[in-house]
Amino acid sequence: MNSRTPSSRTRRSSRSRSRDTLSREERKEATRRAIVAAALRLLDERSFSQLSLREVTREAGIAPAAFYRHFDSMEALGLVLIDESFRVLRDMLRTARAGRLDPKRIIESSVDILIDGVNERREYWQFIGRERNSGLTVLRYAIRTEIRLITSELAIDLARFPGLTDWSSEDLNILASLFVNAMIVIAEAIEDATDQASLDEIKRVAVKQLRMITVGVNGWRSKP
Amino acid sequence: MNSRTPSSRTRRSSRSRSRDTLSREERKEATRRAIVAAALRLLDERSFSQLSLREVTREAGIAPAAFYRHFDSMEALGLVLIDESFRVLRDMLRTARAGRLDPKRIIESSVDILIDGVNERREYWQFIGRERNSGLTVLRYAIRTEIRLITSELAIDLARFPGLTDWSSEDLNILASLFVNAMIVIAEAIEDATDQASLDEIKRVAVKQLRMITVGVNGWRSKP
DNA sequence: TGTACATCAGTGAACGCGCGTTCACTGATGTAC
DNA sequence: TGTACATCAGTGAACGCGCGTTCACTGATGTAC
Repeated sequence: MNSRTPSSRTRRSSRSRSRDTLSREERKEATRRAIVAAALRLLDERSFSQLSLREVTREAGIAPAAFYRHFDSMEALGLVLIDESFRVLRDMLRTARAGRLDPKRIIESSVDILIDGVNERREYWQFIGRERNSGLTVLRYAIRTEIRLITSELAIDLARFPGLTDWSSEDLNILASLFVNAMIVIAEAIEDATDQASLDEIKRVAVKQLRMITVGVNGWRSKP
Repeated sequence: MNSRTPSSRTRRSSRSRSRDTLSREERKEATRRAIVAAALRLLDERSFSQLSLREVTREAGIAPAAFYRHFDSMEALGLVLIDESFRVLRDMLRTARAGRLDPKRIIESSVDILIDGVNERREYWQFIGRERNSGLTVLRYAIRTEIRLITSELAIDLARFPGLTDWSSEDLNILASLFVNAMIVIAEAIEDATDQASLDEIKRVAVKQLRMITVGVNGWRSKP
């Protein structure tokens, strides 16, 4: 398999392509992305189960039958959307962890990052929020699995926090899911927010709720 | 309007009805209830937007056209379902408040009541949980309004609790929504629970989470 | 009580529509020599 | 480089299906006298 080895022929053809055309493979990938993007655009106002294959192909600018060159079924497209959404979401969380936060303002900073992150990639959050409970069983389970994963990652992170080092792993998981649930609820609330004022209100409430939880945590004695 | 005044005629006819027939009005009401019950039955495995008018009438045992004698559209049926679901839910909460709980075991008791309540009327909780985020916009807003109502009722209740009497109403509302959110998450978790063991697990986690929150509340100083 | 008429919940056929899926096809891209 | 053939992403027509909605109807129930 030396298909990557450059030859005078492939080099020339790829040069001419870079001007006006793309390889067959590249065109296919572009269409695939167009389908995913079209679906995400339509999901702004509909839930996934309300989306028809024909609508998606219409929005993507291709014939209905072309869909099957890329996905076996709408369900398969849904799973790809979940995968992509959680990749974006995990990216956001990783960034949030990388930037070392001032421990004194850790809640404010976290809420800021969460709200900005949700705002920047609303489509993905909206999709996940909607499909988490309703719609197709397969999608629901895929989402819950991803959320469980994120929760246990957070639990591992929390274990290193001063004051939590002696907590049992079960208690850490319970605390983590308390935070993750709060995050989900906050993200859901942001969906409906149309102006800056309501966003600020959501932020204020979120900070207070998380503070109430953490104050509780300080008083909590975990029995390992 | 003395249609209720008994006459020898109506008395006789109603006596004969009680044996084998019902009045036209009673029959109509029975059909209406059959439609609502059929929808609720089908919603066990589908979300409302995946439900078709014809499916509902088929399940209810009537012709599709008969649906329109009772509801203008599926959306109207959806709103009736929300109304009924929240009536059931409010009943449950009222019962929970009426029985004075041992303050020492208030969280355990509340969680017990919640879990039993959700289990007894799974259909309603499932429906509300599914439609809360996805599906038809009209239903979503109706549900959020109801939840906001329940939250502020809880806030009023909380105001009377020792230790919370001097809290600002904003803080009480934030605390109330923390509890309501936890309730929703617990109810969602119960949906997936199939056996007693997983129910017990959910109960344990729920009790711990609510305890963490209340421990936090004890340390919280509300600034009015 | 008996009769004649009104009401109206439920019927069943019909409609046009958008759907998912299939299929043989086209024509541009890729490959072998 | 040029030619002959293979590949395959995308097409467009066709299909059968279940849908929501309409309509004139039926026949049991209700009402007036």
